[in-house]
Amino acid sequence: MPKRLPYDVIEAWVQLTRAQQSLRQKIEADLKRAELPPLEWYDVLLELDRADGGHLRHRELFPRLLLAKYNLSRLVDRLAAQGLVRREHCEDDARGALIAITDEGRALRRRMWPVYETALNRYFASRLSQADIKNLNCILALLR
Amino acid sequence: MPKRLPYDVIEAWVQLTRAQQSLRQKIEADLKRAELPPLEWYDVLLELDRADGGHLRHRELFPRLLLAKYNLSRLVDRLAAQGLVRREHCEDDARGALIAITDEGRALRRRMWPVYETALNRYFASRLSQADIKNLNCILALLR
DNA sequence: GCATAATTGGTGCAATTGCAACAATTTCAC
DNA sequence: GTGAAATTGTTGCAATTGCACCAATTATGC
Repeated sequence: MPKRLPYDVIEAWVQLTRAQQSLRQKIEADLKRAELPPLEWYDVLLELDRADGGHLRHRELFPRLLLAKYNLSRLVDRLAAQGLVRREHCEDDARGALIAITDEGRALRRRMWPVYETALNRYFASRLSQADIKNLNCILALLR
Repeated sequence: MPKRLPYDVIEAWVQLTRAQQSLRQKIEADLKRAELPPLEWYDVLLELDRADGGHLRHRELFPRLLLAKYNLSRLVDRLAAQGLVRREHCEDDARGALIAITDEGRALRRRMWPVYETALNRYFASRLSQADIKNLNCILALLR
C-alpha cells in the first residue's frame, strides 16, 4: 500500500511532463521550419561525433538514447540511407555492428546545432536564472 | 545570434528529458504489468471524470493533453470502442462533439490510480524531499 | 443578406513504433 | 571440449502517429 501522494507531488510530475513535452515540441518545430531532421537524429549524430574514432557499437549507443533497441536498428537504417552514418564490421565480435558517422553526418550535426541552441535559449534558458538551472540540475540528478 | 549556451543549461535540458522519459517508461511498464492501458488513457479519463457532467468538447479536452488534434479523434475512437467513453451531440454547436465518460470509464480510471500512485511514489516522490518538490514546482512553473 | 474566412473535427496514406519472435554469435558451467 | 544459456542485433506484422487535406458548420466583413 502506498502512502497517499501529496498534491504537490502530482503537480510536480505533471509539470515535469508538460515542461519537457512542450519544450521538445517547440524545438522540433523550429528544426522543421529550418528543414532539418528531428532531435533524435541529432542525439545519435552527437554521440557518434564525440566518440573515439567516430564510431560506436550499437550497444554502446543504445543506453545513451532513451529508445527501444529495435528502434535503434531502424533509426540507423534511416540515417544510413541518407549517408549520415555507415555500418562497419566489428573486429572482435562478429555479432556486433559498428556505426560510424560520415563527413556528411558531422556536417549536418553542425548545421543543426545553431537552431537547437537558439531554441534552447529562447524557450528554456532565457526564462531561468543561473541559480534555477543549478537547482534544477541538483534535483533532477536525484532521480537517476 | 544566440548567446552561447553555458554547459549547465544543456545539462539541465538533457536531464529534464531523461528524467521525464525514464519515469514515464517505468510508470507505463508498471501499468502494463498490471494489464492496464497506457497513461494517455488515464489522462483523458481523469479530465472527463472531473468535468462537469462527465463530458467535454473535443476542443476543451485537447489543450489539457499534450497531443496533436488528429490524434485525439483517434484516441477517442479507441476509448469508445472499449466502451469507456461515448460520443454525444453538442446542442449549441452542430460541429462540436461531446465526449462523455461512461461508468466503465470511471471504473477503469479508479483501478488505474493505485498502480499509477504507487509507481509515482516509488520512482519519483520517494527520492525527493518536500523542499525539492516545492523547488521543482517553482522552477518548472517559470517555463510556462 | 451573402460571400469569405475561421473554427471544429475527421480521414487517407505513408512513416514510425511496439511486440514478439528470430538468427547468429559468444560465454559459461561442467 | 560441448551443450545450455546469454548477448547482440534484426525483422514481420499490427497498432499508432504525422502530414496534408477535407467536409461541415459558424463567425465576420461589407
